[in-house]
Amino acid sequence: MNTKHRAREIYARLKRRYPAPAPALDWSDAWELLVATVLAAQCTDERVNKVTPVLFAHWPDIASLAEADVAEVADVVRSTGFFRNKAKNLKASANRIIEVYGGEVPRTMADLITLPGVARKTANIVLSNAFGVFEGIAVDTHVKRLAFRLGLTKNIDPVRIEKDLMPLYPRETWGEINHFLVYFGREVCPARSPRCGSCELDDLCPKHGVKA
DNA sequence: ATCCCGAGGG
DNA sequence: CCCTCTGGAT
Repeated sequence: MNTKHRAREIYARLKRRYPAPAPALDWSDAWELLVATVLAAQCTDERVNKVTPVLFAHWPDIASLAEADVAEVADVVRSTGFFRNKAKNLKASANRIIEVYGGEVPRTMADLITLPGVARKTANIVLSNAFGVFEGIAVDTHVKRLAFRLGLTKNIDPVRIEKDLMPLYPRETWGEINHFLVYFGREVCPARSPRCGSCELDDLCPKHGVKA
């Protein structure tokens, strides 16, 4: 079975497992999703969801965060880790959205990645989930790990993994690919001890890089 | 390649 | 103790 056929079969089985995947991060508009996704770097989404309500209670919109005291923002997002960088980047992003983009979160990859602290992964999440735009596939730690284990890529670099995955799937499914691999990664194929014995993808999986 | 960095699990 | 959590900038 070639890689493309395997890739499609993996999609089909995960689609069956996750008929309507619920979003992992809490958000109600593009800005909130952008903020939540930035905070999600090297942090569980569960913790992000505890922080964002406090953050948006203090600074409800882009304009207010653009005027915020960075130290106060840092204090609120402290528990998510990398808190100084995250606070500084979020304020600077809010500023740039006000100054350059008329107060609206931009809707293209090219514009989104000009925001400090926003690269392809975060941009892809915002584009696909908030705007229904699929310019690429968001490659995070879960997608990276599963794509490699499943033999859908031989690369480690997220940008190369994204280029390997894109031709395997129709564009309109690119958002689902991220959701499926993230959820399945958490539930069945975590970094430490993958549960290959009870995995419904086991017969499709070369188990690249999986320790015995 | 290295740094940023807290919190929870094993 | 070590590893991992929906990364990004230098």
